[in-house]
Amino acid sequence: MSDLGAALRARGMRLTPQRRRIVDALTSLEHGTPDAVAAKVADDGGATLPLSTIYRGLDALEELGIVSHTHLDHRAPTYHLADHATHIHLVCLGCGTVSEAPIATAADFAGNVRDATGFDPDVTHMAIHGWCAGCRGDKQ
Amino acid sequence: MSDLGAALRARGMRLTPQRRRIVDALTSLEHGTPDAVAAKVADDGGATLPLSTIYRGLDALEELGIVSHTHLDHRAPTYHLADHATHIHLVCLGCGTVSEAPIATAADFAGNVRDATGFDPDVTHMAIHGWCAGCRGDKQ
DNA sequence: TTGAATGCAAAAAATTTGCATATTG
DNA sequence: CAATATGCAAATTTTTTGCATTCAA
Repeated sequence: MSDLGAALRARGMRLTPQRRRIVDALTSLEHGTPDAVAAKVADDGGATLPLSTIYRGLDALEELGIVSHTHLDHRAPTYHLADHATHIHLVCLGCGTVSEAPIATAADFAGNVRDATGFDPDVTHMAIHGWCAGCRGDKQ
Repeated sequence: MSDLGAALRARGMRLTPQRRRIVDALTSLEHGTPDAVAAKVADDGGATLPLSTIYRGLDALEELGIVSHTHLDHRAPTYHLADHATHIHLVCLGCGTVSEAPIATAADFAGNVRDATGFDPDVTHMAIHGWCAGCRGDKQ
């Protein structure tokens, strides 16, 4: 996929084997923290990449819009390919459980935001915090 | 507000002066990282609270649903009172700028999620990542 | 050739934990 | 009184940085 190379070059950046490996790892992982990406990259063979390269690579790819991230919990930025269509993550503030909802539920929301502000939201993989059915009851 | 005390007690927790100060700080700050809360608490007079107490206090209050948090960027959990009505945060992945949108834009979205999953999303203060008008152009 | 990216090691942040002591209920 | 919270210090965990070297374009 020289699409990747072209996108990078268009911004004065370069396509390195490390970045290619990061994208590959993300492709098979679908979701992952920088740490998980490093593990996957190592798994796929070849030399281990230092975390710093992972971080810098993910940043660069995110700047390009090829990669994006959400926070499922306090301590874990979760990265994914931007064009990988999936679900919305529902994170319960009570029990911490992460469930999912179809992106369709956010379709008109994205439109509303775009219309109202000109901001183009990435609702794919969006993380929403709230209360699951069980914990909602406990609150009372 | 002994509501706070009652809520805590109902869960076997206690209302301490430290927790009260944290809530007060959050009330006047509206938004803040644990660090900012600590600073505000100190500002309001009295002894400085160790960060660990802030963290534990915010956690306890969040468990109760009195406080909630979002991630505006990689490194900063931003806490706020759950019942403080405000806006949605739009965080640009390109330039990092944080803009806002009225909560109204998410009203039906919240309903959709609730209907589809039984999960009660806290859309107040929700952080959405995406691309601002300026950066969206750059991407091309 | 030349600036961008990597590797490594060291530094900074940010968050959590252990435990004795103080406090709330 | 008993159990929960605090304070402090130390330990973790996560992320960032400096710099010499390598490599893509």
